Amino acid sequence: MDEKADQVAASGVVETGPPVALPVLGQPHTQRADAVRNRGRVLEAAARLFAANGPEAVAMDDVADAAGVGKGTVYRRFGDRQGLLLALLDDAERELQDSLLSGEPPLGPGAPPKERLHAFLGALVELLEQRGEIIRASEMSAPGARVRGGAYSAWHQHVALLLAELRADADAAALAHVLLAPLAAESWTGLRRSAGLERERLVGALEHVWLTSAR
Amino acid sequence: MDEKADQVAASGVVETGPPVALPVLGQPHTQRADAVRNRGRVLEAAARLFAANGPEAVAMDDVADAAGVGKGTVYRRFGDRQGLLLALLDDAERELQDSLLSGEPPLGPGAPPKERLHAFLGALVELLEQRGEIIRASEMSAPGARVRGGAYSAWHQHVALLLAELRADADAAALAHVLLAPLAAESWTGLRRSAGLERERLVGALEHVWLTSAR
DNA sequence: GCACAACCGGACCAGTGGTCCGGATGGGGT
DNA sequence: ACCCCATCCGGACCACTGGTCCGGTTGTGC
Repeated sequence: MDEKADQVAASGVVETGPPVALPVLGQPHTQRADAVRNRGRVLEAAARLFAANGPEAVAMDDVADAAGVGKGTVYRRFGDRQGLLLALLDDAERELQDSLLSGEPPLGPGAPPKERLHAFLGALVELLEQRGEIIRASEMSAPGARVRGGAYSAWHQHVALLLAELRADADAAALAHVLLAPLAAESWTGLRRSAGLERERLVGALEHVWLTSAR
Repeated sequence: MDEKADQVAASGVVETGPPVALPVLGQPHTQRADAVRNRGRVLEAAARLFAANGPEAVAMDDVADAAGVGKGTVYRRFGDRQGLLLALLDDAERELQDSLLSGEPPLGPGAPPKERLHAFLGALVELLEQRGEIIRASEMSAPGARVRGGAYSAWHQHVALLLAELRADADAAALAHVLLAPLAAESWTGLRRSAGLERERLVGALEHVWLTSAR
């Protein structure tokens, strides 16, 4: 493992590349044209396959084949399976996070805490409906990793902060964890699919729990 | 798969055995002495290894070796990995279920719904603290299977019934799912270990959510 | 155009859950 | 007391997975 995969790097700064030689002018460099093209192909193929068959049914070999690329290429670009999943998630999650920090008032700052909680719940549900399976796969392939760093901890912090505004006396951190649990990918997809609950009913119950617990 | 493993059979009736030949008298028969002895050894070895190293770090080969038995034996007895995990869980889960249906009042029938909910929450937490890792492994090795049948659905039904008594207007089924989500093995162990939350804080938050949502 | 680093691909590896079948053995019937 | 066969045993074996490696190819700054 001597060449770090770019993993969550993506936009802006380029992480991968030779240790020193960066040519100061021009802009991207550091990555050959075929490399970025192949990266794109892999991402595209992975998204397609995962959506079609469910992430657990897709092996890394399949992704490589579908992308018309060798397995080595996939691994060099994304490090490991987890890296590929994360790369697929990165955009959507960062987008939500940005909206939280500097978006329009219902979701972003400016609205009363209760409404922000409500808006956040809606946004999270939407994200789960769209990428739930992938988030789930990412959690499965690296148990416990998600809670520690990354998107989850940002969400938790956000909820905890809003809760603390509403109920200064409560243990906001623990409460936030409990309120977020049904929105863990595994719980959500399990309830939607295996238990066969429609989205509206689940959202209804969640809203009830969130709002009564918050006040 | 022409010979069903005994899996969750256990006490009383014997599931495994020859299709027809049952000798009417005597009692257990149908299973040779060395078979039951080996079954015991496997169960014991599995419990030991899982507790020591965590279930995910233990391969079926390891279990077989530690039990002083061939791998084939393990698979004939328990069908597959999931079957072994389930067998390990069976006792504890059935015990809780019995207490729910016909136990002493705080947990069993006779107490007011709110108190029964509280007692059930406590019992479930205790079970998770003790077997959380194994339950978790069982859910990981067969995603979604647990929600459909077995212990979870019994718990869900119990909670939903109690909730319906308290709030006839609410969607008790959906609400019960949401309230149980933090007690899914993956969430619970994730919060306890990865997030580093102490049991009391978690229980405190859970009690708050459960009780405010119920009334 | 040149030279060399960056990149590619697929053979390869170790480890897993699960299957199979030739041989050993327990134990009920006689 | 013995015998016979259903039952059981065990470990070689299989398919498949995530992940590594290195000889050969190719883009690209000079």
